Amino acid sequence: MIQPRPRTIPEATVARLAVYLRVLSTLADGGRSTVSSGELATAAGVNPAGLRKDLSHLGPCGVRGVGYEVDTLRDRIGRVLGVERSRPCVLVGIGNLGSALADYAGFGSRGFEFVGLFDASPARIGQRIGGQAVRPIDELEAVVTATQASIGVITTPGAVAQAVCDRLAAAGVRSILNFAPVTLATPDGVDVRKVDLSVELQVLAFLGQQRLAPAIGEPA
Amino acid sequence: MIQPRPRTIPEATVARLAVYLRVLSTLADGGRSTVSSGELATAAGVNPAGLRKDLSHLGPCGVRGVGYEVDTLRDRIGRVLGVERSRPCVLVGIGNLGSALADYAGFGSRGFEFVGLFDASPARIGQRIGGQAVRPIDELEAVVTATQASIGVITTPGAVAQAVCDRLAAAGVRSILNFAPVTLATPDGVDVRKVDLSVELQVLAFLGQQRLAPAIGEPA
DNA sequence: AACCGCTTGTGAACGCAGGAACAAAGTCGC
DNA sequence: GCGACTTTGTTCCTGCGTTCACAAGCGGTT
Repeated sequence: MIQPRPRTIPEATVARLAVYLRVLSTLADGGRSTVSSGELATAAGVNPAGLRKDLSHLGPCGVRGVGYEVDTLRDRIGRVLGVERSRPCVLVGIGNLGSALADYAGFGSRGFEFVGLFDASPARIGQRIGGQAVRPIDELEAVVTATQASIGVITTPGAVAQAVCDRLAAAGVRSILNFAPVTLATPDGVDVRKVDLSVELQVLAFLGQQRLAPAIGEPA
Repeated sequence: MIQPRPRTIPEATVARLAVYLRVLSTLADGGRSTVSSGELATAAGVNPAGLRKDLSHLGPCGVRGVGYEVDTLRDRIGRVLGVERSRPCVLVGIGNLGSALADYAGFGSRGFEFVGLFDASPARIGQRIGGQAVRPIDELEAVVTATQASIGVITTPGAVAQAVCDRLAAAGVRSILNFAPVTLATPDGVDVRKVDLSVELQVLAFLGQQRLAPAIGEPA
């Protein structure tokens, strides 16, 4: 009757839950039945206290003095993240990166299924990738409607990414993963996550050069 | 004489500076000479005040009442991020994703150059990608030493990622970009950034399902 | 030359995530 | 059956990042 579990789980926690889920799967494959928060935290690269706090969002799911049951915890996290049901995704832009993603087996095992691969180039249409044929971009709306795809992945050149994004949003896609090097504008109710590989490299480069700087800048 | 500029720029700010840099390049190509913080912020998808605070880490570089000079600001950010000098990178794991990255032209224009592509599979060795031949993994240490590569990119299967990471760190690589779905352990002084595509999708999926939940969970 | 509008740069408050410390609770040994 | 140990779940606190709001400064105009 009571609803003590707040509906809102911080986004940072959700991201870590996905990591825990993967570690737990590895442990389960290894035959482990229980884990302590300390061990899980080490494997996931986080602080033990933070891990327990993350897990507390799911309600009590450990045994004091023992730890967490691997199978139970894995199922619980999986249920919260919604891994049990397969989610249809569409992928637009079948270049090198798009092909790699379409062919990546890791998505299927985590509940994501590509139900449509689209490209504008006639040269790529009909090509088979990951057991699926590339379709012309014109069929995008029809496929989204027919499959009720809720997630769209954009791996097009930056110049057309916004146009693709607009079409996806208009067709009913509400979550977009953007690999194109542009910032997308979307209507309310549509989530965008951006993966920018150049930015990642530049941050790394800056941190690397900054690591040497203090020795020079601080003569005292 | 004074050193009012603190050497430490927040990591979140560095990531946004890279985004601003790209927007500024686009504006410069379009012939624009000045921009206001509001316009830049809109294009970058951030808050105008936050953008100004980010830029304040570089010292005063705008003109009140007018805005920022596009070329000047672009050069300034580029200098802080260290874009002017090319940075040698090595890439380990030439599968679909690795091939896509090796072939991506966007890196070269931003100061990153792959000086070595490595794989363990004999079938891939010698294959030419992006004008470069794939080398056997045994040559990793020699190439890192010879080229002074400071950045390593890991696109191997998860099972061997830690071993590759150890070898990179031992060879002197101090910045690692990890695409493998595992959490890497590294010695102090080595930075790791992780890009986990499955986690991104799972966060999107969770946000999407959470968007519908409140309407059900709150009957009042 | 003085005024006015516009934009930057900065100071302060708010909210959130992360980390450390502590109490509750369950198990193992005697 | 009882005590001590281990580990969870929670609470407090500190620090960072973000946002709002205002004063300072520059250009254009009269």
